[in-house]
Order: sequence, then structure tokens, then C-alpha cells
Amino acid sequence: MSIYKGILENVAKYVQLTDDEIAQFTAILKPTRIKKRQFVVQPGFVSEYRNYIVEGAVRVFYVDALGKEHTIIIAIEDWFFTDFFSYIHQTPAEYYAEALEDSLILQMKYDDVEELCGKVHSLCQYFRLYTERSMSFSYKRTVSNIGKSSEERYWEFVDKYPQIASRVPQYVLASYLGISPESLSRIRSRS
Amino acid sequence: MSIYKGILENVAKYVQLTDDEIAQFTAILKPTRIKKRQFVVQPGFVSEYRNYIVEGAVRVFYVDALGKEHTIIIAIEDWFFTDFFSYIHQTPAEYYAEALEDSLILQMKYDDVEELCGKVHSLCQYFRLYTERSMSFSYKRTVSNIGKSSEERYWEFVDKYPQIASRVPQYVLASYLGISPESLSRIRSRS
DNA sequence: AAATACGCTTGACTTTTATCAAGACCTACC
DNA sequence: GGTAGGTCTTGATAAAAGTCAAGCGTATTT
Repeated sequence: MSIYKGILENVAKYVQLTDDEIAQFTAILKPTRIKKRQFVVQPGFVSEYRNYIVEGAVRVFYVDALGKEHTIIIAIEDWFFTDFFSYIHQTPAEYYAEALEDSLILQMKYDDVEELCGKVHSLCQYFRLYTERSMSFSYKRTVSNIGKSSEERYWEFVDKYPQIASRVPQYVLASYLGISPESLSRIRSRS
Repeated sequence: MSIYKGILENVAKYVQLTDDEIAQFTAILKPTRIKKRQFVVQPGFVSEYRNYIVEGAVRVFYVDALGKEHTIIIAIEDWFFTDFFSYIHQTPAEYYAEALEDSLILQMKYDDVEELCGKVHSLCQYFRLYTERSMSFSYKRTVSNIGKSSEERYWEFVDKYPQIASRVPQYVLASYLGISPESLSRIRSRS
């Protein structure tokens, strides 16, 4: 079974590529194995790649002035991750991307993606549609952040992503939800 | 001066359209005047349009179970707004879009945009690139929401969007930042 | 111009959440 | 198999933010 199966199925949900286009696309995908705790992106270095997870889990986080970590993205199979701002603008990253488990990812270089999107209309469509959907989900998270209590945010997350909630360390989830680890522990303990 | 000037300049920042493509694009833009407090989108109705603001200001907000309002988007000239989830999925909206001032907007129907993006590669590129940039900014807001105090979020906003901060009512800004109006008032008063 | 509605402020109080500190548990590794 | 590191929990306390309520000033309306 090809390691491209997942990502090609993802693409197929939005657009239909010809065999030639599939070949061009997979040609820019670089399979990479990363070990738990390994960094894929680090502050100060440009996030050159848009990364797709074939197998494993990754988080993107930043460390504030007080040394506290804040998790921006938790990604598992069939998700993309990168320091999006750094990737899009090709400027030095501010965040870390760290493997939460041994993982297999597909890396696509910014320049390659841009070149291919310039040539292949369907692929451009794919990324447009995919990003628009990501955007609509991003607003949902914002709604949660500005309008809900810590407790509500936690249970909402568990409800939406039960597999992730049980798969990542609690302190990571806490930092994703904007809650201190102690408070999250208490939220869980009161039923 | 054409009312399309702003949006075409916006497009031109990302891609170059031929005269014919420009004509096709402007053909799907429906100029609409809306009065202060008028709703462009309402819960229960599909948000058919992606809206571009030529002149004026609009906010997108939702009302929670307790009747409290939470502002998801504050948009002024040269910004797009809509209930993004409703628009993308063409399902009934959950949010309101309300004019904060008398405004002039350009409305483009979902179907028209999709059809044109299917035909015109450059326009597809434009929306892809624009949305990717929006996405990278959306992450910044998330970072702010999960990692910063109310006070920090307020001053960050004032620093980033001074024109908006002085243009919209304080309670709107408070609901955008996820702060109660009273707390925002106090934050401002302590210097 | 008076009446009204709205937005903002301020005070007193409550609730939520963070912080600091200690300890328990577990797992991995020498 | 013991030690170390990392994770989670619990308690005591502090800080941040929300709530409720009253009042003030300024637009807006009639």
C-alpha cells in the first residue's frame, strides 16, 4: 500500500487529478520519519515545508517570555501542520513543531507547491478548498476561545476529538485550550 | 472612480488578471448598500455571499444561550466577511453579520465564485493565496486568545488596529476580545 | 426641548482560573 | 531493581475577570 494513499484520498475529496497530475504531485512529496520529541520546525528557521501526517502525531507550539508553552496545533493522521505564518511568508518561524510520537510525514516545499499550483489548476483548487474549510473550522475555535469557559472548551474538545484527547499528554491539551495543567486536572476530576 | 478599484487592487497584489478575466470577475460582484444596524447574514439562513467591504464597517457575531453577544469578525474597508462556515458549506448560518456603519459592499454568490474559480486559474490562485494568508493571521489571533491576558490582548489589538479600536463601540471590541465590557473599561482606565 | 435609549464607567462582591508547593504514580533506563 | 524524569493530582492561596447594580453623559428621537 502506497504511503501516498491517504493524501491522495484527501485530495480526491475535493478535486479529480489525472494520472500525470498525481505523478507531478507525489514527485514533490518527501517522506520523512521523525522520532518522538524531534523538532520539525524551530524558531529562527524558515518553515520550508507544508507537512502532511501519514502516521503519528505532532504539535505546534510557542514558548512565551515566561517560558510557558502554548500549543497552537495538535495534528494526527491526515492533517497538515507547519508554522503557517512562517511557511506562507517564508520568514523565520516563531514556533516549534514537535513530534508527539514517532511519525511518518510527507513534506512539500513551499516553492514546489507554489510552482505546481501555478501549473496545475486542480491542485490549486484543492489547496484553495482545503484551506477555506480549515478557515471555517478556525473560526469555530475562535468562537470557543472568546465565548466559552475552560470547562466548556475542554468538554467540547473531548466531544469533538475523543481520539486526540486520549492520545496526547494532558498538559499539551491544557496548553492547546489555554488552561493551566492544574485547572484541567481539576476540571476532569469534578466528573 | 470605479467601485471595483479596491477589490481589483487587492486581487492584483496576488495575481494578474487579463481584461477579460477582470470583466468576468466584476460581473459576479453585486454592489449593495446597507444601513447601520442592518443584518446581512442571520442565523437560520444560508450565507449565500462572500462580501467585500468597499466603504463602511461590519461585524459578525453570535448570540449564546445566555443571550450574550460574541464578535467573531470586525471588518472594515478592503476586508471580506461572511459567516464563513455557512458560506463554505452552504448550510444555515449560526451568526449575524451586522453593519456597524452605513456601508457599501460587493457581494459574490457562492455558486458564482465556485464556477469562476473552476474556469479561471488566476482567480482560483487569488482566493487560495488570500485565504492562506487569512489563515496565518487567524493563528495569530488563536495564539493571543490562548496565551495572553485580557489586558495584553486589548493593547495588542490597539497597537495592531488603532483605526478600528477608535472606530467601533467599546462593547463590540470587548466581545471580540472575549472580555466583559466592564473589564475592558477598567483595563483602559488603568492607563 | 424634553424624553429616551445607549454606551461607558465605577463600586462592591463573587466566581473562575492561575500560581506555588508538595506528593503520588508511573515508566524508562542504567 | 533502584533511580531519575516526567506527568498528573491535590491543597492552600492569590490574582484575574465576571456579575450585578447604579449612575452619568451624550446622542437620538419625537
